[in-house]
Amino acid sequence: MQPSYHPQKIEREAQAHWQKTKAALAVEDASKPKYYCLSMFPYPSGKLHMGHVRNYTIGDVLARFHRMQGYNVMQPMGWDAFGLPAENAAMANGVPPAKWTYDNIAYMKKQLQSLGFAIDWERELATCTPQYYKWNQWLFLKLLEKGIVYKKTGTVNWDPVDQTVLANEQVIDGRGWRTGALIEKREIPMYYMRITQYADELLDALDTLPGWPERVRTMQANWIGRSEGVEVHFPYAESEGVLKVFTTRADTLMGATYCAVAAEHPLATLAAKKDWQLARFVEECKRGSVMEADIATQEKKGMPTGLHVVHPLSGEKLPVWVANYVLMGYGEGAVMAVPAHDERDFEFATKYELPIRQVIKSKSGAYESVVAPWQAEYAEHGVTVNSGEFSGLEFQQAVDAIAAALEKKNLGNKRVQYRLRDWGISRQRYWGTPIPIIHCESCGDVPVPDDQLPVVLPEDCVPDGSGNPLNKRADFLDCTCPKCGKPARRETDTMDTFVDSSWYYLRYACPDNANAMVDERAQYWLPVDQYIGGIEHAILHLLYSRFWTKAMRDLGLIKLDEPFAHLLTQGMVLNESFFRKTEAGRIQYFNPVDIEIRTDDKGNRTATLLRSDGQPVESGGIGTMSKSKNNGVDPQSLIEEYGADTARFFMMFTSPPEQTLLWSDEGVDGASRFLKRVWAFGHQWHERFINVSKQQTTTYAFPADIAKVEPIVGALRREVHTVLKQATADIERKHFNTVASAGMKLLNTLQDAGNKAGATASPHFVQAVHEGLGILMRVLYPMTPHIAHALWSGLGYAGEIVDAPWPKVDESALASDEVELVVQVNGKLRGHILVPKSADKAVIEQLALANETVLKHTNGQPPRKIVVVPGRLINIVV
RNA sequence: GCCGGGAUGGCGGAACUGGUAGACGCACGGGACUCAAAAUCCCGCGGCCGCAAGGUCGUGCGAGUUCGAUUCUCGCUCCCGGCACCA
Repeated sequence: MQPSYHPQKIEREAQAHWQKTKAALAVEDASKPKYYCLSMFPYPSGKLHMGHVRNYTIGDVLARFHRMQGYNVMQPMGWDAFGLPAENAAMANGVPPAKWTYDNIAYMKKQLQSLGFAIDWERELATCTPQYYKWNQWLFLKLLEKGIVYKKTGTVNWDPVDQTVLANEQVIDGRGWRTGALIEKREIPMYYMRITQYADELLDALDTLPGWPERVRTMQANWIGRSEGVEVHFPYAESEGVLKVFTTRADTLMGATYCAVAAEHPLATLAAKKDWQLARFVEECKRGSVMEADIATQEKKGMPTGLHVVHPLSGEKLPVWVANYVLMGYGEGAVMAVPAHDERDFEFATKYELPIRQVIKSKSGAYESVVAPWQAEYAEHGVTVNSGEFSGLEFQQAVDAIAAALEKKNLGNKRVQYRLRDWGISRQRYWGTPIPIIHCESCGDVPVPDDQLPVVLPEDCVPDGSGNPLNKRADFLDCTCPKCGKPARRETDTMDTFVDSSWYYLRYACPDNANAMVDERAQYWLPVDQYIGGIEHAILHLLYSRFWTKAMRDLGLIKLDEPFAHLLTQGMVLNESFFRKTEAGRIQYFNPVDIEIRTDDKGNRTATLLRSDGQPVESGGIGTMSKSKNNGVDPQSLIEEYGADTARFFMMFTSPPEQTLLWSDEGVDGASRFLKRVWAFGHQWHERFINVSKQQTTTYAFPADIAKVEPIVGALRREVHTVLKQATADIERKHFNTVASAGMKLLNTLQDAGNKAGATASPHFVQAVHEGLGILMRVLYPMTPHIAHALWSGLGYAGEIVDAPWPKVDESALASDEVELVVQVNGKLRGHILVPKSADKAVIEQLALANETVLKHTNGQPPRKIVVVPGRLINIVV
């Protein structure tokens, strides 16, 4: 054993050893419980960032820990390799997205390997390979046959200068990011997945996922947004037909004073034909953003259409307005407006001087009549008033009565509405899975036959920002119609990359199967037992994956209702940013590695200076690591300087996995210092362990009365096993930061005991240290596998640490016949008393009341009440 | 705007089911070693009052429930994630 810690050397050796012994290879084995541990696969953006390091370290800790517990573990890795950044890089550098992507994958794979993750690389996949996306295409066609995939028009951002569709991300303040041109909305035909058909199951099955965080389940439930209400039909006053609206507040129907439709609603289009001012307004509405956040925060604007509808129950004529706050994508694209009991309607009615009619009386007496300004109580359920025959009813009674009346007149009915919309998967972009459709002049849209799959994406295109380069590729476009054999043209739209990530976890079970999307091995490995990824995926990716699983199940491909049994959503990695304002008024950011922070003698910050010129910089606060703020820390330099174990240990120690993690150079130093101490301690005891048998790695024989005969041994073992007990509970509930501190406590304990025992250490004491160090190494192993591996074999413990079981707590080492109780007077801590473990309540009370400080604080008053919490505290109330 | 989450010393965080607030680490201060520095080791370290013993305040803000609240309830403030074409 080397006397000092050389992480680069021991990590290289450990990794080479594990590669040679195929330590991470996962093989189906029915004799053991399986554990499928999956981290969200990375987008190959160029190099790893700290978020990746954190994500995959969490996954690796769980994978290694479960192996220690006897599970047959599979931890795979792959690449979410299609997507927009590759096209952006192509535009910037002229490199084809394929080459850029494959180069990035090669580099990032090396980085992942240098971190020592126990990944079964034989299962590696990349979504941009024809072997993978063939099955996107195949399933797309199966779902098209079943009617789950269908075609309709959808709205996209159109850049009129580049003549191209832009992603939301590429629209900045309503303008194209490259051209600066005002963006228009455009309606184009697209393929959709009928996820709404599964809305009820996706919602109900959330209850079958106790392993998911409550907040994610709540977010998904709200996203699906099932609401029960009434569809109301308002007949057109000036023509045939009805305006359909959906409402959850049918009890307020008699208070409706106008209706409002979205700018895209047919009624708006119709009215705009006769009114140029309205036409201009409708155009203006269509110009705005397609993003919900923008629509919800923009100023509410509207214009009357001049058209009217008839109130289905009162027969009153109500005006129809076009309003920019009505969404075409939700419900019917039209709403009935009840200004007295809906905040948005109230605001709108006040602005445009539309009538406000109160039809609900406050039940709590919070208000008498609805008057400006708006009060939250106006929207609460209450008793109906001013509603003719429907007056005097409670909420549910009113809804029932009004729904029945509407149904009788054939002008409405109760129904369920979802907020969830169908999933549009067409993208007018190059670097994605080609949609396997052929357009034929005589046969229309023809699916590509199975035996012609995959439709291969040419890999040498270089997008230039003006439309999809596939449209310029005759060798891709030109084909023959599979039905009639005449010349035809291929579809050039590609699929949303969420399609790729909706089923990759199934493919890891059988990545080598060229003849089927999934096979029986998926049945063995699935569901994923533990899924780990960013909270930012709480809705879209996870919901699409759940939907996809159910769709595949219904095609008979798998027997699986839910893909992910347990979910851990890890927090983001943050860092402080530093900047200066240049003379031109621009903000220039400096990387934190180039900043010197000065502090006073209390540790408070006094100055932040740029090292190169010694001049001050300002703090831009704490935020996610990003290119724009230049506050990223490169994992590569960290690994090279400190080693993988330090990087991993720092990540686990600094924050609990679900919380944000604040980067700290000093924290990294601390982690490194700890590992050096671990190594030094191992080396220090190396010689003395020679006489301890290898058999004793897991079973140690101590005399039953060791604590009495050798108190120092008893005390050491009590400490070690107390910490182990805590560490075991913590790793099980995934509190890795306290598992890391348990490791530190173990080392402190062993070191203190060693210092006390000195050179006179007895054989039992050496054995207790041997036991404690073996426990320490196994507690650390999931987090810092390399140093644990090297010490384990270096110190002569039996076998390899990859095969070692998680240590067991020796309850007999914890035994003690006295407990310390906290004594409180009136809830305030006043002292501690030592009582025999067997002491009953009366004895404890007596001991406490006789306590000197208690007497002082009770001032001789008799206790009014005494609360005793066994094993914890006693509270005397006077 | 809507949905979800968070806030504890100078800093990251700990406190399992309402029971000793601040484990563990970082930073900082003092000391040892050294010609010196680094590294390492030892001690201290929430605020205020006090030589000390001890007292007192203290978990974003304001209320409430309780013998007892970081933990439960209600009302706020600020920060973060998502909002359907970033992944």
